Amino acid sequence: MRLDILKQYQAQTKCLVALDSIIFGFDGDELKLLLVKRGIEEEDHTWSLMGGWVQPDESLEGASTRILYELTNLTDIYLEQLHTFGNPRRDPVERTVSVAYFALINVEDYDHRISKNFETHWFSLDELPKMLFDHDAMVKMAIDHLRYKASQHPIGFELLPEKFTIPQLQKLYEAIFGTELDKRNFSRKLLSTNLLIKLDEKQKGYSKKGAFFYKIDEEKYRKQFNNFLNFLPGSAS
Amino acid sequence: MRLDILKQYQAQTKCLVALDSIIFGFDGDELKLLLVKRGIEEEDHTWSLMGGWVQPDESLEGASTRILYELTNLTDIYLEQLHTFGNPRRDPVERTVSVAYFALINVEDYDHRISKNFETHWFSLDELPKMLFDHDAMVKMAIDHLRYKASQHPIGFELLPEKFTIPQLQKLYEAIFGTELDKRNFSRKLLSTNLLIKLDEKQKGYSKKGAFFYKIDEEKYRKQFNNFLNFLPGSAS
DNA sequence: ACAAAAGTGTTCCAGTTACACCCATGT
DNA sequence: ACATGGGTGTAACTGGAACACTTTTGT
Repeated sequence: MRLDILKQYQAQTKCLVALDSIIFGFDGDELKLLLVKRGIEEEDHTWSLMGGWVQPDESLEGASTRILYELTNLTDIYLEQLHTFGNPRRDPVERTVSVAYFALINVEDYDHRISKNFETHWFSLDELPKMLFDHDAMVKMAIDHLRYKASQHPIGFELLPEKFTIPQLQKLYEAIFGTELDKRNFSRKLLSTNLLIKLDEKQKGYSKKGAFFYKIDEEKYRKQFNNFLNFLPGSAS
Repeated sequence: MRLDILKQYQAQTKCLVALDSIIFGFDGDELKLLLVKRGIEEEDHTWSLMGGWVQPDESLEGASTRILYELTNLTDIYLEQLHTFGNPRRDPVERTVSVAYFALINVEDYDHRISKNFETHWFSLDELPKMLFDHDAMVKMAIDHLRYKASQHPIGFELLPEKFTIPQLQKLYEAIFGTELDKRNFSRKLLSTNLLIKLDEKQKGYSKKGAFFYKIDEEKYRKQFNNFLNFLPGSAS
């Protein structure tokens, strides 16, 4: 290698590189955000996004799945890189560049297997606590991104259990967009994608009649994932 | 500050943080990408994206505008953070996390003020040379993003001179999407945005009749920037 | 006069919206 | 029997797609 190249590299100041995950869940009624209180931050009572350091021999994707696994014991989570935050003073301790990842998980899968290394809580989006550093900006960007993406792709499935009903799905979309949707138009639109497979089973307990469960046609969903546009149907009267 | 926090920070391995810009331009006919040969890389004849190191007290946005200014002497360039690339072996010299920025510039503005510190060349998208590191992946992602974004927002204006004609604009969109568009539908769609202001002046030389120049209504454009969906009209017969 | 590009209008179709009633079941 | 949420059909409208001729002017 040429010496001048090496010198040029060595002259640069290095930076801490961290990763934070904005984790969304849906409890059947409201959109929620999963925040943690890590041991080291307990004293100032600040909630924060789940995060960690990117390890020396680890890719960013690798770090994001590792960190989510450490928290939830879940693999196969929907994860997408959102944005990198690098303001020189965002972390008062020392300059840290943080790559934010956007995660959608199913609250039901999560609940039973919760890790005990962290104190965690699902917060409603309109009751978010004060958060560490610039985590509020990360969350804001993630919410915008979720809305944008959900209007284009049927990404909502990632937030639901394997079996779900059309009314559940509608509630989810209503929670994401903060609007009411017309159930006739909504179900027509959803069913017209041919991505839903109707099951024989009905949901019990929630309503008297009971709603049929559906599951997603995984194969079609993966195939068509990048072809959706303008997914969201119109609003209710 | 608590000692354990400080220790935890000090235990982490730091990383070089760089920034690369994917710079698009439009010459009236084809979409182009601006690549550079920097002094230090000359010997292996490899073209690369314009890039640089993020400085110790500089934000990512700051670094991106600085680096673009160093190359072009232009300010007020359309810049958007695209993605962060952090594969541990992407840079064989030493691990470097690179934040990629997406830039749209007007080739006319650029040409006269070109900096002489770099050997640069505008490449057509279908004649791209071998590039440094993972710059080809960055470019691929940027092209996808440009298409996606241009289908949703009238972002194309950023690539054109202040005064432009509707046929020029159409050629630009055709270049971005690699399709032909119907000029009747195209101009109707564009004019229906009410974002174009017709000027008295006509373009000379290119056609016998001459096409009217338009300029963009900056104020409306900024205001509506985040409200566009499904911008691209259908293709020609 | 003719060539070359600019400019413009209409019809058709598909997808979205708005809207109201019957169904199944648990109590 | 009645209350609660589940499930469906239709008419009107809007926006996109397809399509061809006239206009201007430099040569």
